[in-house]
Amino acid sequence: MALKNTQGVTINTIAGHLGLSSGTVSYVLSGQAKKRKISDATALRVKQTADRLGYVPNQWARSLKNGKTGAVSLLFSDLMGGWAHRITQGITDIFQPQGYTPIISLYDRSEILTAGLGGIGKHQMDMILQRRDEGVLCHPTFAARADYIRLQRCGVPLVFIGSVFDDMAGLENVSTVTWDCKSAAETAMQHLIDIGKKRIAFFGVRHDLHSDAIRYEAYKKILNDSDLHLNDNWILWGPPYRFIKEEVVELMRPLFCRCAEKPDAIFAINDAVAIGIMEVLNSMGISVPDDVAVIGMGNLDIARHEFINLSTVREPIEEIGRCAAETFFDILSKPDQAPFHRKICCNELKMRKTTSK
Amino acid sequence: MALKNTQGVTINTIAGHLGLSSGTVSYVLSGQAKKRKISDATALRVKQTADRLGYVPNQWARSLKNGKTGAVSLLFSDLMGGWAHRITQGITDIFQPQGYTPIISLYDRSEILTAGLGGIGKHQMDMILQRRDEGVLCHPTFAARADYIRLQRCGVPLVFIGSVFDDMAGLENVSTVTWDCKSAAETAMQHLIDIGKKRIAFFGVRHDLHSDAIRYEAYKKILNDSDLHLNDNWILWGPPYRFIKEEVVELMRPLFCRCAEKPDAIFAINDAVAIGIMEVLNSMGISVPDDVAVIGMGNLDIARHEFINLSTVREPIEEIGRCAAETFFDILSKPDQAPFHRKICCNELKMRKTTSK
DNA sequence: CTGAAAGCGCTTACAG
DNA sequence: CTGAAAGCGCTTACAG
Repeated sequence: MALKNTQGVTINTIAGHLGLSSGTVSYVLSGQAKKRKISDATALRVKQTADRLGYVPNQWARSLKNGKTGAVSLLFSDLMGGWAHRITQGITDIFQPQGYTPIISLYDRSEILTAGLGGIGKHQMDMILQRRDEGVLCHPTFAARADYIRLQRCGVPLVFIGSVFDDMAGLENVSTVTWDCKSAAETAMQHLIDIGKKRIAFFGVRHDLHSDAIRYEAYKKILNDSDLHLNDNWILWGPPYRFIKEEVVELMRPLFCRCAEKPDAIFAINDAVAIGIMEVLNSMGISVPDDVAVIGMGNLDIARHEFINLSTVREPIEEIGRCAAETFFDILSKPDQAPFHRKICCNELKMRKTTSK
Repeated sequence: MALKNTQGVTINTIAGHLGLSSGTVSYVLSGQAKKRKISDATALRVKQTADRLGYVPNQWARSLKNGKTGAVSLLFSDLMGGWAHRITQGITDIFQPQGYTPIISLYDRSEILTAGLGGIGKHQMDMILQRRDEGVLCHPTFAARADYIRLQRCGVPLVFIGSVFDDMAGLENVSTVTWDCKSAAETAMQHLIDIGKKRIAFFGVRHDLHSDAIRYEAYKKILNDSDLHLNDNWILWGPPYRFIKEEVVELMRPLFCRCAEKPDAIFAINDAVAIGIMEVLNSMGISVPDDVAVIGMGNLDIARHEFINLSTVREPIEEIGRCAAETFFDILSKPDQAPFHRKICCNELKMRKTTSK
């Protein structure tokens, strides 16, 4: 039974109408008429009939012969905050002219927090394999580690976008495209110093991603370069993947208690954390930027919002998306040179209200 | 050439290994062993070999025979604000157990604002038809009108999610799942009245969507029911699909000029508009809620944010997503009863700071 | 209990 | 210039 959405018009329908063989029709419709020396008259008749009957090629029948589907999976944990959107735009810029289609999916929701070392993407991975997607571009999540390993073992080109695990054991063939955030983190820190801050706290969250460590190192380096004291009490690591206000209040309270030497600035590991912190500070009656300055990293859409107005450094999200797409094509065309590891530098400081005087 | 990601293992590979016919293997692997009275021993051998060789069925080869792909397109204008995310979650809840896969895509970016009556989805529509997606669930955008008509003409089941056009001419077969926002809008308005507001302004944006009119009617109705004066100067319609602050400042200025009778509350057509207005008010030095209360509609993720704290009514997004998925299945199973028009009621008021005393 | 065969819609060497 | 045919990986009546 033909699929309804083309009213059952196939290459054979057209051939039948015109008394031609299906091969001829196929050549014309796939733009090989010239190459095959098919007469212009025939080619024209084929095209007109195809148009008139509303013929649409069946991509899957095509891919069955070709051995390529033109589909590439994008896997995200969530679509919020604009990150996925902008990555997708970057990827689409590169994919569309090449005839490739990104297929966006989400990790299985229920298991995101509970799954231990593996399997939150089990269902998605099955679909990816069954669909014969030609590759997977994703923001890595530790809970899906086992799934990435499985994909890699199946020979599916894999590109990690935006970050990489601290521990990439078993994932040696994965290509990566990341924000070179070392100098960005240093820029953010330096900005705090430049505006005269001397007691800078660090607030991080451990995602088991390499960027956690890089940003923390940048924090220490700039303090050191500026001959500032590294106060262990000012280094806080909050719970990953969820920001429970009460917990964070407990973490922060000692920093701002009457007796303590209070920080005059906080360097947050990313914008989401920075904004969470600002909420907590607000509820503690501590004023930003008067009592304490706050800077984040990423320049999420929400950071620029007038009621947030968070100083930050820009993550080059579209550029990362574009580079990830190009990297995917490089894996296809130069498999012997894979994996590729690309870093995109950007330390564009966005000075906003949370670090103004 | 077999696709790399299954190392070329097909049903024939397995059959060859075991000296069976491919038919037998197919029956076992598609769970029809019992039905076909295939011996348990054979079935077991087939399954074990399939496992050992890492066999993964090729969905497209399957769908070529079946005439169904199990793929359904979700089309969004953007992935921001959490709306697409939550709709997708609702849809996935229903699709996953049925073996259906949502394929998320975005309308072509560049043309969103420029395209007139048609075609911003041209490329996506081509892909949808070529992929033989079994249906399309989308938030309607006026600029893609011509594309919807084309899909409908091709017989692709179409479900509009969240809203419908004022003018559905040519789209009579499209099913719709919307928020029954009439009583929600009335609830929002009534809340303003209940907290003692008497001079309520309306701020809308025309998307050519039916919900624009419904909310405006609710505004007028509640004013009328409360014997409040309808002041034409207090009814503002901003530019659609972009919120240019300077333009909105110009629109709002007369409302709050020295001489005018100033409104004491603003009913905004949705949360995004409400937040835009709050920014403008802020830059005009007008305080919310002290000078003027503001209420929105939708309960976007950002509305609940401590620094926004926008009063609003909740749009039942997940429920709408689930219902849209169910509606799609209803179209498949009861085509004679289509189109379906379903409304989901929710007037859960979220009282927050922008309407507090 | 299992096999041989046709066919889904397309592509592409191979003939003529 | 065009046709006949094999084959991509799978499913499923039809035989036996």
